[in-house]
Amino acid sequence: MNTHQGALAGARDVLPGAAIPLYARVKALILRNIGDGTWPRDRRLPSEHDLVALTGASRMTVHRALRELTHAGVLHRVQGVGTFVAAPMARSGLIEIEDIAQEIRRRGAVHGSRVLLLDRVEAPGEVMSAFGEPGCRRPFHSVLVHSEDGTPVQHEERYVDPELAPDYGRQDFSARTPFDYLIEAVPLTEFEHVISAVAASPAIAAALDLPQGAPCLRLDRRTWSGARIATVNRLTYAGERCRLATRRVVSTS
Amino acid sequence: MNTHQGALAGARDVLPGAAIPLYARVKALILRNIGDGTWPRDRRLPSEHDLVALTGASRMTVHRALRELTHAGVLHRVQGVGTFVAAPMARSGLIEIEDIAQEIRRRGAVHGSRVLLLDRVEAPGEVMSAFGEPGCRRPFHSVLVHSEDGTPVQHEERYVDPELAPDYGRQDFSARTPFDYLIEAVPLTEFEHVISAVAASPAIAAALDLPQGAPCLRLDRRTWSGARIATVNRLTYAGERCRLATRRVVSTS
DNA sequence: CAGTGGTCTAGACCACGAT
DNA sequence: TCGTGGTCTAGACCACTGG
Repeated sequence: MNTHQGALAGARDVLPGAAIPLYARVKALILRNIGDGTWPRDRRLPSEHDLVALTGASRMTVHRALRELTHAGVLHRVQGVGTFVAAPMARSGLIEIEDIAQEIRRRGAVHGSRVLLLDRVEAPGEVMSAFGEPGCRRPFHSVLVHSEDGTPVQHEERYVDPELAPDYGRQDFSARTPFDYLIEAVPLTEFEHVISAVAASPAIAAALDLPQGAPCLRLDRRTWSGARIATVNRLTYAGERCRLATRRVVSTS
Repeated sequence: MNTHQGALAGARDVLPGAAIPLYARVKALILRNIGDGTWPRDRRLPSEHDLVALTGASRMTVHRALRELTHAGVLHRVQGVGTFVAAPMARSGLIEIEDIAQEIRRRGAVHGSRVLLLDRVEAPGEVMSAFGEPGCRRPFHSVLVHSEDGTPVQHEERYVDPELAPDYGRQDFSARTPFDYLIEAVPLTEFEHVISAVAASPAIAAALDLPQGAPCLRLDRRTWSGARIATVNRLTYAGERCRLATRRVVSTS
């Protein structure tokens, strides 16, 4: 009884499902039951065995549907106990941050960057403590301003661990973003973001051609390579000229 | 030859792998080859068939490993062609946004909210166009201020489609966040976020007890329920008092 | 055409939790 | 002990891509 389509037919389900894979139709069935309130939060779902009987799909297929919905945060499974409807949207609201150069080019504008500084320094204590333990000695330090069609939009200050990216100091960052360089040169495994709003300091105001005190978006980022912190940086966006945006699908499929 | 562990043994691989599932070890093998540069960006991977021979795992297991890595953005697959190493960190940098009340409570502080307004209105054109087509007539309109330990931190203005959440106007939002209410009352499927920095308007400044012109974090959000926009809202955070943060693991596992 | 990935099954063994 | 989920296999059919 291989390759039979038309499963799920026994249930009250069946998407008009033309070429839609079976596991996707099983997911849809479950999502519908959750969406219309048939299975409220914390409700225990039928077991895999029951769903096999209910849908006509094999256990592997049912299991795949359940696994993917679990991964998406829709369900919650406990071995030996059962499958439950998870608290809705528990971990929702994700915002994507991409390389500023890519973002500007994607908008069809011209990206430019001006390197204000590139050296190795004894970093201030605040930065060193951000690096944590074991820390790093005399990190690279770069400061640049990114512009869109000639208008400055982002100020980028960055400290980089020289042991992880020993060639950082020899790059031409007017041609290639530090971000772009680093994601290729160092295997980044983890990162942290903090977004806040600040008033433009005199230095930032000058670099971005803003009045002092103008509202700016600040993004503090740290990236890890394994257990070690690769880079600590602070991006400052000219407030009204720049924004971070995303649109995301939550559940279906 | 069921239930044999010790697969992958033929390859140069084999994690010390005690109770680690096979598919996870196959993922680890692939990630390691990518991580150490053996398989650079755009490099074509061995086919599923080859990986079966290479690892000793069954095709289903190899396929699962490849599928999950593809889903995670590490690989890129084309039917009939092959599997390739994706551009690293292509869609990285996600920031999580959670309910403000939960966030405040998680910090161990006391959340309070003051409802400034709750009614139905003819919304301004700007809002109506945000609702798009077919749009909604006379949406609910709520304005509240959230406080942490008595200090106001967030101003929330929200428009809600009355057809999707007909009881919105009868809720007590001093007890329960609109966000919290909506994620239960309406099955939200998609959302959009835009973050920017703005200077506090007179109204915002008064509500948040800030000087006029103080930098604020603005988060414009729209949520969908299926094809229909459920809510349009604007959150304004008191600049220096509030931030959005996350830490995320990128690849492994 | 041969090779690739995409899906699906029937049955198996295991670890776990509740009874 | 029994039912739950977690993993794994061997083999199958399909759709797609390339030569």
